[in-house]
Amino acid sequence: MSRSYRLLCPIARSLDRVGDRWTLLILRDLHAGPMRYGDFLAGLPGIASNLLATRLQKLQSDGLVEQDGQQYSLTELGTRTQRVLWELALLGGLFPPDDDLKQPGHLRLVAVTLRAAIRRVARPDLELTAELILDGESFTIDVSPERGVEVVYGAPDAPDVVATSSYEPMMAAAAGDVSLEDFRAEHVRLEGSTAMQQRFAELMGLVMTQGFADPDA
Amino acid sequence: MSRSYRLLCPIARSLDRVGDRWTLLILRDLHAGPMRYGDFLAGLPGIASNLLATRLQKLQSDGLVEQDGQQYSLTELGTRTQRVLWELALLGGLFPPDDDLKQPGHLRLVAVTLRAAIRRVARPDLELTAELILDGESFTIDVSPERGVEVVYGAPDAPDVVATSSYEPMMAAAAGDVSLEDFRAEHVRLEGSTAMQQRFAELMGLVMTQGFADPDA
DNA sequence: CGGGATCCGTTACGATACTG
DNA sequence: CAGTATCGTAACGGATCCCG
Repeated sequence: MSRSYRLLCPIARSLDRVGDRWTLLILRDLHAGPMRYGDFLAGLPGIASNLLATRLQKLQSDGLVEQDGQQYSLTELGTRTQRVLWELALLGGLFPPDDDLKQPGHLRLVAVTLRAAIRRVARPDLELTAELILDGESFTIDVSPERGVEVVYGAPDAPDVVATSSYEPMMAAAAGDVSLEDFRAEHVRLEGSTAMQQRFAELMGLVMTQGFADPDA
Repeated sequence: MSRSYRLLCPIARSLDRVGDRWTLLILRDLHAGPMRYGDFLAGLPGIASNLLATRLQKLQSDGLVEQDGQQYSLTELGTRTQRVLWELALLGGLFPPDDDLKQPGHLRLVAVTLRAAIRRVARPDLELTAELILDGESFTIDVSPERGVEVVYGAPDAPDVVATSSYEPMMAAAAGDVSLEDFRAEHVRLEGSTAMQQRFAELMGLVMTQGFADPDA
């Protein structure tokens, strides 16, 4: 496996670790939290079981991924792939989506990005549990003075607010291509008490205008 | 060619365009300026001629590359791959180089990065023509009030200064892992008049401390 | 049942020879 | 020098099977 380029070039060195087919998508999923073997198979439509095993092994031997029982997770080195994935995501937004898609879309990386962005802009006394549904996929946004900011893939038990939106318009708004007002009016639906809706809208307004340009914490 | 992932995920959409083997290295080379077919063959050791033709065709049909006679160059969309390549380069610096390399290394992307960095930090009245030799490969750094800042792959005719160094230590110094003094003392050799050496050292000092973190102009 | 390994048909890659 | 054609080899994709 893995035909190495064997070049000194640092880009080629990266590609020797993460350039194989499926590898970057495996890392994408791991950025949203630990995964099990079956989670990958379910989330990566079309990957062959033997390939997944091979990729996970190579990622481990390259020091990007570690295994604890049935849980696969990123090593510290593995988390350093985040910026590459982020830039790939921004680039991908420039291309039209395919005609017949296999899946409605897997946006797990959004969790990581959002977490970092919210940590940067959230007031320290903010308290809020929201469900964000992007293109049909739920994320939990949990902010409190005690627990800090957490964003994970999956729906919360009792959200104060439920926000339904879509990835592409959201990115367009974050990039400034669409005004925040237009985005909210046309691509966001909010449910919950007025106070909580306002709290959430204020937080996300900060995220969209200030915090969304850079994936780092 | 090109097994598409067919996922809505923007990362997968990127990989459908640039994820094939060799494609990102082809783009890397194009970021340093137009290339001809033979240039690619010479600069990408191991690529098969038919693969190169296939890749260039797909890059054109995806709107990333355009062809004018025998010259291949990036489209405006193609230039947007720069940040991905930059992050891959930073990531690649974290991995140890391979034992038996095919090539001393192709650092053409450095030209683009350096050009952007120097444009940001150079005083408007600076005038200087330098040859920078990194790991055996020459770059021309040309700065003047009339012509602006240009950095291209290849040696200049009559450099005021010749600087010899190496990519890895340079990146380490730019990242702050090594002090600028240590870097200069151990990994840089300068040739030229004292005044020009000083002018060059001052410019690169600014680049290393201020300008090297971000590839954008 | 979930985590993998094995098998095999198909596709892409790599090397080289070939044509304008 | 730019690009095409051919062909052996390696990787991928799908399914099945094994093992705890």
